Amino acid sequence: MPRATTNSDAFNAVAEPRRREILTLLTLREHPVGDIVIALRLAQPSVSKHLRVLRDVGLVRAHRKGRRVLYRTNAAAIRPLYEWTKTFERFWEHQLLRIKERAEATAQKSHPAVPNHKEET
Amino acid sequence: MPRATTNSDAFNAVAEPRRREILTLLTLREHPVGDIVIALRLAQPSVSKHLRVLRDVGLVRAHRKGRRVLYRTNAAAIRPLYEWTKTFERFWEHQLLRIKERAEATAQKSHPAVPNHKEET
DNA sequence: TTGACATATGCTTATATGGGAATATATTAT
DNA sequence: ATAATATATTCCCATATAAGCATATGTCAA
Repeated sequence: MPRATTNSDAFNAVAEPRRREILTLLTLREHPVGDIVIALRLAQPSVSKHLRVLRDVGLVRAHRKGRRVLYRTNAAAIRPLYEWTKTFERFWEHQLLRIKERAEATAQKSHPAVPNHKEET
Repeated sequence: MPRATTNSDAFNAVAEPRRREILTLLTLREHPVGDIVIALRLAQPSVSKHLRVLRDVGLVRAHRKGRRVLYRTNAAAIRPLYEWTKTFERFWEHQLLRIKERAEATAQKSHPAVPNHKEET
């Protein structure tokens, strides 16, 4: 079995760094394809293909305006990724807390506020 | 150019649903490979391969304990994904706000507290 | 209509994939 | 040493990719 297709869900779509850059660019305001070509220095067909993937999974919305097609990020589609990663938040915080505790314990040994006679350096 | 390898970064590694399930399973406490095989009903070589990818990008840590190899999730490695998605938080919140406003405006038209004479239904 | 501009699609190619089956490696027990 | 257990690796295959290039589609202007 090959990898899931890039347009199967948001997780697969954002795995590609260029697509993440495109999403960032299209967040503040909508842009035509040509803007992305210039900003990311990619070939126009490449940009259109990336946009196609992002569109398929709902990460961007598009509408024509004359000859141009304006794209904008649909932030709501990123939310599931956020929610999933947030599941782990308390665990990395717990890790950081332990690291901090160990650092303080080490500092305690080197410069004890109260002399430490039980440990030998 | 093919897709970036699954073990090139955390974004690519978590694009695979089974690997996300594994991460969830290994978060609360460490588990040997066999536990994952049973819990996810995957073949043992598949699990080992997924673990290899997760290990390559630092999403899990492993250590031997007798014949077993115990794996646990390294939550800190998920944080970059969280931070990136969080970048868009205010935008989906803004979207939700607008949706709410429109809903209230619609309710206002159907059941106006103050009679509305400017709009024709 | 013809031409210019903007975007999308189709084709090709090298490469990576995930699962299955077989096998290799590591550790413990006898 | 040999067997049993636990995990890792290798080989196979069908399939999807991203980029490059050519070409199709869509829109406006003269």
